[in-house]
Amino acid sequence: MIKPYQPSADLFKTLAHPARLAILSILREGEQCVCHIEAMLKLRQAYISQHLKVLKDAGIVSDRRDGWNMYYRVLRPEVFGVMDAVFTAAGQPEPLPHAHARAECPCPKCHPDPGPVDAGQVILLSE
Amino acid sequence: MIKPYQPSADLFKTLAHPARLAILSILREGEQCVCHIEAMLKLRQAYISQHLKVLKDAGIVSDRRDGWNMYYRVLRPEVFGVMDAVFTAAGQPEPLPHAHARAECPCPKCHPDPGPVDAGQVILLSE
DNA sequence: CAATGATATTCAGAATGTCGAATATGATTA
DNA sequence: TAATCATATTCGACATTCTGAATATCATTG
Repeated sequence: MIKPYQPSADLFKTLAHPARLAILSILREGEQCVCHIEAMLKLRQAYISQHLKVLKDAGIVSDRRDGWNMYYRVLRPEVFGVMDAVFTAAGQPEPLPHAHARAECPCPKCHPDPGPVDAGQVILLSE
Repeated sequence: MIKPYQPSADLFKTLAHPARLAILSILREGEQCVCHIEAMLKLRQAYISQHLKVLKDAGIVSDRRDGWNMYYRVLRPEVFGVMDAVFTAAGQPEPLPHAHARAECPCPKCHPDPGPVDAGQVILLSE
C-alpha cells in the first residue's frame, strides 16, 4: 500500500526546492526577519515571501510580527534531521557555512549603515 | 546563495512520491524483481516501471537482468537515512512493517501457486 | 489620516509531474 | 522463428509548480 507514505512524500515535496532549503538553513540559527533572509540570499522579497508561505502552510515554520518586521522561526526542528540526512546522501556533508551571525550579517535593513568599521572598534550589540 | 542546495533539492524531489517511497521501502530488504513489487503494492506494472525509471535516472537504484526478470537494488543506502529522518519528522516512526520475507510474499508470479500449505510442512527455499 | 517601510497576495505563462492506455522491447522456450 | 513472459517506453490529458510582475495589506510614524 502506498497511502501511508503520503505524509512523508508531502514533506519531501515541501523541502524539494533549493530556495526553501536555503531559507531553512538560515532559520537554523534562530528566528530571523524576512529582510535578513532577503539580504542573505539576494533574492527578491516577494519570491522569498512565497516560499515562506509554502513552509508555513506545511506547518514547518511560524511567523511573528514585531513592529515593522515579521520574524520567522522553525516549528519542527526535526526537519533539520531530514536536511542533514539529505546533505550526506547528496555528498554535501556540511550544510554550507553561513558567513555570519547577526553581527556579520550584511543586511542593509537590519543594520542601518553605521559607516566603515575601524580596526579595534568595539561594537555593542543589543540582545 | 541557492545553487549549492540544488543537488539536495533534486534528491528530495525524487523521493517526493509515495509510490517511490513504498518501492524503496521494499528494496530495503534487498534486491527484488519488478513482479514482486507489483504484487506487494498492487499497482500496475507499467506504473511501477515508470517510477523505477525515475529512481534509476536519479542514480538511486540499479537494475540487473536474470533470465525473464529484472532485479532492482538500491545503489545509495544513504537514502534510507533520509527516509528514516522523514518518517520521524512526519510522525511515522516505523517505516511500516512489510508483511513478508520472500517466503511470505504473496506474489503470484514469484511463487507459482504451490497449493495450500499444510501445518508443519517444511518449505525449502532456493537461495 | 497620509506617507512610508516591511511583507503578502494575486495573476499568468511556462515548465514539469502524474498516471492511464496502448504499445514496444528483449530474453526465453517450443 | 514464432509464441510467450517480464518489463519498458510512448503518448496524451490533466494537475501542479515555478517564477516574475504588479499590486495589496498592515503596522508605524509624522
